[in-house]
Amino acid sequence: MNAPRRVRTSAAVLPADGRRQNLSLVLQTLRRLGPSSRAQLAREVGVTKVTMSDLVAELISEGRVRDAGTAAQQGPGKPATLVDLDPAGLLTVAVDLSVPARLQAAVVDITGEMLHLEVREAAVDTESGRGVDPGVVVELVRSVLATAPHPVLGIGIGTPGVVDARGSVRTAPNLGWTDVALHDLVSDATGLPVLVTNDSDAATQAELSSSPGSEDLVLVQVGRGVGCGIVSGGRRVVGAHHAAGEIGHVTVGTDVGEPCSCGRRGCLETWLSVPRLRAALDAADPDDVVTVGGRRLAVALAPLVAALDLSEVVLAGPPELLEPLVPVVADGLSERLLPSPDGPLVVRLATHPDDIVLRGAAALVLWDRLGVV
Amino acid sequence: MNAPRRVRTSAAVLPADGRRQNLSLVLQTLRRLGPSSRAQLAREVGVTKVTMSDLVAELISEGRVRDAGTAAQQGPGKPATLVDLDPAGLLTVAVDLSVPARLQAAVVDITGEMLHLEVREAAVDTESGRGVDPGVVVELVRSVLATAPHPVLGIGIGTPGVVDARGSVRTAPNLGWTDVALHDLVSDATGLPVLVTNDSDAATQAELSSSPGSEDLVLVQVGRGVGCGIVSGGRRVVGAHHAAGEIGHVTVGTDVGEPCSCGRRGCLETWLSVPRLRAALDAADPDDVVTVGGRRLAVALAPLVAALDLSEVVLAGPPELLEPLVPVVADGLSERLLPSPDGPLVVRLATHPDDIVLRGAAALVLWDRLGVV
DNA sequence: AGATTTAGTTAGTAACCTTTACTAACCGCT
DNA sequence: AGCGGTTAGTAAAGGTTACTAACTAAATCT
Repeated sequence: MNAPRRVRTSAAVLPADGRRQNLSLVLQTLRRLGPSSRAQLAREVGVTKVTMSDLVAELISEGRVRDAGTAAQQGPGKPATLVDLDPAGLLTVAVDLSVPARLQAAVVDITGEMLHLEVREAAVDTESGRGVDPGVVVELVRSVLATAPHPVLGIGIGTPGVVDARGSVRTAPNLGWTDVALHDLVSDATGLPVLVTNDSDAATQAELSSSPGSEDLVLVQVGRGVGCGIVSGGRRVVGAHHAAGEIGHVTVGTDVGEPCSCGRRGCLETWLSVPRLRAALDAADPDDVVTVGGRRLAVALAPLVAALDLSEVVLAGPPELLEPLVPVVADGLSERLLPSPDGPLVVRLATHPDDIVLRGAAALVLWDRLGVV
Repeated sequence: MNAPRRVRTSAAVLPADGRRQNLSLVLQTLRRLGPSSRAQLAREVGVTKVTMSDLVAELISEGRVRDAGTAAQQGPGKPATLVDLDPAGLLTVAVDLSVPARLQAAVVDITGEMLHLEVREAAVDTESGRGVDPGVVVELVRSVLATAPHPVLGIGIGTPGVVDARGSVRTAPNLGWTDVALHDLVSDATGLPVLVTNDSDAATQAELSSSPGSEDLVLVQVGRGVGCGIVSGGRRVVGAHHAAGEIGHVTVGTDVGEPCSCGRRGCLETWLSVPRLRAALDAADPDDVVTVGGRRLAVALAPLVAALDLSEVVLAGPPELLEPLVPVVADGLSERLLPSPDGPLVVRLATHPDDIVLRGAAALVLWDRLGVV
């Protein structure tokens, strides 16, 4: 993702690159199947038993995989000696900056378990005052890192705003940041690989990791504003300027709409946002706001779903606010799209919406460092 | 693409796979740089001179690359012996079914040169009568194939309608086809690799091949209806059901719109299509139709451009009809999107709109068989 | 008990790329 | 001329990777 990566569009493939890919495949397969024998892994990945023994031996020596006892007997033949992922060797630090007043970081293992979570509640004056001190993020990371029982693979950070290829935050109004070299700050402070991503993208990665069947989906994150992450063909879309998913300020509809903070009218965010939904919930009749917001979202998503032939639309955010939105968006989309012949479009809420950015940030590190999706 | 391909989501990478990838890289680099020395190729691809000599030798023995004389001297050192792509060993047959009344096929070489073009003008009664006989396509391919001066790599076919993973045309109303196993028909008749693709997708591949700088673009093909092809991160988007790009029947806008042949109202096709534009051109005041159609296209594209962070919108179709559309679409998009900080969105016509599907179908074969983009 | 089946290891081989060392061919300078 | 320096290309040897063939180990089936 960010810093230590090849810039070349295409590079020669050496046998060692193939080896790394195969090691990744073993880890992925173990995650999918759980404790497995070398022979089973060999069949699954498509190499011979000999090669698999060698691959597994390398992973064991690196501490990524460990012995997992003997399999219960079931049929003839020598009983299998199982191996499994070693959570101790697959730790990451994940950071969630998506709520500036409540910065979070955690040590996460390969199973998604949070070994240690820390929160910095900061009185951020987001409206007028100055923003969040990046030093707080560095301190938070250091503090969490100190609690890790084993070396970590890297640090994943999900932040609001646009993140460039070098891991700098171009603009993040909510944090009050402009051109903050977050990658370099954290990397220099820790000496570890650091991956900085947009928070919606991190959430998308989390969703992708937790439901590996879906390869074409959009995750819409509703918060202060609206952002989205897109997966097409199993890959996250990054975009020409690393700004994919920025749909909050797209004009939606052909009527005029209300004025937006960006200076134009009819942006998606003027119809749909957490503050707006929450205000409606307090008021007498929330249905109207939900219906209007949901339908506008459907209007914006329809061309996207059709053009990319997506199979899932996932909504992430406060579940109590988004839950009533689901049927509205589903209806709105089905009215605006030709029905798909191979199964209907699924509209649903995200699977663990509370720590979705944290889990996504952790998943990003695994994906970058080990190729594990 | 179609038939002879791995189904597995992920498979082990053998050293031989790396070799194939490297051979592809050599061909791609030759296409990018023109005649080159082995040493230059080695530096470019990132392997040693020794390996490059070996790779080139293999390509020469396969007839894909040929000796290209000696380089003009420029500086000290032994003058380079150049090698270049051998057009004779890189022939494909491309077929364009996008205009049912005018089926085309050609032998195309790596440079895009059409060595032999044949056309079947058929009086197709698209409205009521029965559709095009798939046998005509087979005969056309056979006829063109017979003129190829050397063995061809494969046959690429661009067809209207939705094409599934096995190369069958699910539905193509314009051709009067439902579930036509085009891949198998042509493959059985010729014994060659066959790639069947949607015509918009083929056109997109052509655009991608002719301007390799653009990695995030949408190509909108305006014909009888409207379709599009999307490239994200340098890859064509195929979609969950191989139906990406089908935007013709997305409802656009929040007003009602005119009834569409699909039974709903306000589809993009009701505002924008070649028949509609042509009729307007004949009438007194074409501006209105162009403006309305262009603006509607911008309404539909805006969420797509924002969400995917595209850098280019390319229009393909009759240039005289689409040329006035370009500024309308550009204006409509800039009104509806936040301006991109890294250079503006480019809206333009496709580079060779007449034989774009043919060139794309040829490019698809090269891409599939040799990995050459 | 012996055949069969499955897991895993050992030994040898083929493919791939690299490093090192070489020859060939050219320039520029004395 | 002749020599040093530079670049292109080839040859030989070595390391890595994954394969096949053949083995041992340990269970079930007959």
